[in-house]
Amino acid sequence: MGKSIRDEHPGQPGTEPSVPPDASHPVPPGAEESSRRNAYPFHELERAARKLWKDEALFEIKDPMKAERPFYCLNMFPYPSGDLHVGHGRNYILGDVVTRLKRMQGHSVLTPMGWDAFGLPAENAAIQNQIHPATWTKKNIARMKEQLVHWGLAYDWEREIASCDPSYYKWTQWLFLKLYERGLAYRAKGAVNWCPSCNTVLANEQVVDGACERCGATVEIRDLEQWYFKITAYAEPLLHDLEQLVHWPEKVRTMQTNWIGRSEGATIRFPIEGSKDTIEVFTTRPDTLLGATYVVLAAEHPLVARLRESGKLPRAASDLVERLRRARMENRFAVETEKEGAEAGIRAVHPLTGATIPVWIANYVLLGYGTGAIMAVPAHDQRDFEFATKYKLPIVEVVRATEGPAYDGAAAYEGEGKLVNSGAFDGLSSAVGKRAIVEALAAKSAGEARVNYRLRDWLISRQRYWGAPIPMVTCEQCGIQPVPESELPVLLPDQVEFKPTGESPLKTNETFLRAKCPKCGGAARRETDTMDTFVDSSWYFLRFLSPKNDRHAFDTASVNRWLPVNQYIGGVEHAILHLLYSRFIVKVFRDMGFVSFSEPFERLFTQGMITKNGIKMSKSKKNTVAPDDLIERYGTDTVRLYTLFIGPPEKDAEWNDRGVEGAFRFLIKYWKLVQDVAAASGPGALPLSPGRSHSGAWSQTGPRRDLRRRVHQLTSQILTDMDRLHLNTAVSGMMQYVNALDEYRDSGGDMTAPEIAEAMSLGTRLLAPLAPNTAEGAWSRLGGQGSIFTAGWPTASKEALERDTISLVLQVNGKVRSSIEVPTGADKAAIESAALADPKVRSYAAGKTVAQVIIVPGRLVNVVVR
RNA sequence: GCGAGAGUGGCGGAAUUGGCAGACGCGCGGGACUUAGGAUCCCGUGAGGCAACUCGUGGGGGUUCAACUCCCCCCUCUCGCACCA
Repeated sequence: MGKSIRDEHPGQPGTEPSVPPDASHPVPPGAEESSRRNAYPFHELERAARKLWKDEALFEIKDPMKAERPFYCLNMFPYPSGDLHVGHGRNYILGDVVTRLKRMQGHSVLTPMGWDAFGLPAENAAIQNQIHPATWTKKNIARMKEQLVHWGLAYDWEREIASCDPSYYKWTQWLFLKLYERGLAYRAKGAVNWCPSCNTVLANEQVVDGACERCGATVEIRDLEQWYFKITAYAEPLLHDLEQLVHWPEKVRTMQTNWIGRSEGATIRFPIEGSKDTIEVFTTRPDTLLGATYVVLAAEHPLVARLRESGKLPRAASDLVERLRRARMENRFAVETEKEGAEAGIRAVHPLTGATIPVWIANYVLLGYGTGAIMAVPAHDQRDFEFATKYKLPIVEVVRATEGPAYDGAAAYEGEGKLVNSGAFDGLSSAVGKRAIVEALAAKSAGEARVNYRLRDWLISRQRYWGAPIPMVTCEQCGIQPVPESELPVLLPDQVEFKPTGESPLKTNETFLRAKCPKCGGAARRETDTMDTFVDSSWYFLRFLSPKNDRHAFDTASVNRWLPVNQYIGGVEHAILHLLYSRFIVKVFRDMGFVSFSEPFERLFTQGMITKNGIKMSKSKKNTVAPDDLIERYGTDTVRLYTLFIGPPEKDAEWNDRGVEGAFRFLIKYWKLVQDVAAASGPGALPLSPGRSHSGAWSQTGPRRDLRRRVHQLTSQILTDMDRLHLNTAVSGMMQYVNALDEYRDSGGDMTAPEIAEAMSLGTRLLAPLAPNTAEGAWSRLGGQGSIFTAGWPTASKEALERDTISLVLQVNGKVRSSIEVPTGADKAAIESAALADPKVRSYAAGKTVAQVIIVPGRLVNVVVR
């Protein structure tokens, strides 16, 4: 996965990663630095907290079948590119907040981490720097793990996996064999996307604007025999089940819907005059069939090749095909605004009228969609209209709008209406006409209703080394044969030549190549292509339940207990690729009886990226902010709080080094407060256990009462914010919390009051998911028992929120002029008279009549005067 | 071109079902403490105005007692799709 990370090497894949020297610190550490550090000893707190969590194994799941109230929180596992910056950190911090929140709410939380460790950058590093991909990858994993640990993130490292490990890719190969058994993995020859820079084929999903999504090179089209996964067999369930993913961002669901691209229509066959061949077309508008005045083939259509080979293709058409072929070799997706075509030299027979119509070859028909051929209805399709106009082809109106503009000869009318010029079908509505015409075609075996999808099968072969070998062999006698499960894994050999030749480096290792045919025992050659790394990541979330199991890819009972993943967190760049593939694989496994659920991810959260100087943070842009020195200077909780505070987690946000100071100041203030409270009450003297009540001792009036009300208001707000992952406002709530307590203290409030003890108990627990190290230290300093993460999640008290009087805003004609204090239970009449008695209101009402008094209970009074 | 989202102080951003616009933080201004301050604390900080007050959430209309929020038109930006038959 980690496309965002790979993205950092555009045009220069495989650059050896290095720690970017971040010179952006506004202030060098000085003397005041150490005094602040003494006031808030964050490093000490981090060490103590980390030790406690490890000793107590708070975030480890020992037995998945026994853990209670399972909650699976997963961050998309990263590609180990070598170094993390604060932009990556946002992703992991969000997951960590959810993990700790759910833990405090009483769940057993599974929070694993692993490495999407196969992929091109490692291999490119091998080519450029003579480092073996395995060495490079391991080094990067070590570095990134160190950073994640440094960040203090709560992962169950006992479950760590790496997709490049034979104990993992053995099961990726097993997955391939299962799909092969079921007829869902197949080998086929066809036009494929070829990246000349990465020297490999690409899936349709990996081609963005005609360029390789990884390196940006323009993609070429090549005719190759490759392995595919038949994802199209699952087009309908993949589309339909999107409806049940109500906790996914609407945007991602829309993108998947569009990618699958379902359209209803019909296939219609046009026989070729004087030949046994027919041209099959797909249309969503069979109602316009009587308006079809010609047929168009894509230049790459197989029939065109046949005509060409048999010498029947006219010269002009042959030239066009050749020109388009060359153009598309260079750039398939160059926008060809000008429609171009040539006659194919054959005529098609209209399946209903029997009339013969010309067949054209044109650049505006795509091989990759539908059947690669269309019936052209120029009166009702703008593209056909433009083409027919240019080449003076007949235009016949067959649908007339019942109201509004109809076909006027200036542009196509693409709406629906009543059929005209359509013989027996005249007068029918488009909807009825569609059915009638499809029935008429079916009666003649000339067509039928059909649902077409834009989705293509998933091309999984890669001509590269650093991936899971496809577990197949080719025997001279028996043909292509699967490697038996018992012989897995097909190990990736260490000794190969890393040269970007366009063929798999595995071809250079003779020992690897030689294999035995599993069927006849004779000599066979191994498949040398490896699998797309998206195959690795399409099932890793299942492996985390039993990462060390050497007999099964995953444990059915435990995955059924823990999945779907309750909260999945990652970048929106995976909206199609990874998320669609994973959904597909899970559905296949469900149909094979391996899992009992249909969707892998219940809730999906796509975090926004962090920008610096207005652009995405990335190594190639040299605008990354490394977390390490920030953590050294301010502590991990400061970096974490600022990252959360920067803005709504789902939106992009601009990093500001000065902003970190604000989070730091807040934690210093909070820590001072903790010290003051502990000093006032004596260490460990505070009654912090959640069940213990103070109700008898609450002050009913004055600053203590006000403080308690404020504390519970904020508690209530923060609880809601946390549940909704409005973490920026949750942090702001915590800041207000500390401000309120500081104000109380600075105005001479009694620091031994039970309201203070309660506030610290609630506030510290609320802070725990946001600033875990600091909150953990505070908890023990204040006398809390055990880890704060086992102390339970707070609730706000209704009784504490009650008040005797409430303040109402007073408006005159909708503008705020004053406010009044009224008893909580005051009726409307009392409020109205109080409002009208207000001197401000009276001055505005002087000389005018009060037309209306609007009272919004608990909020405001609006006096309307004229 | 189609689809989705967004537009609020100098900046990041707040604002249940329409109900005090600018919470919280950064920055900035002033003050205190200081040999010093880039630490800490206090006060101020949307614009205009001495003030009363007026204006103000991309622009223009509308609905409403009341609009950042709802409706119509337009502008700008971001993302996705893009000759999809």
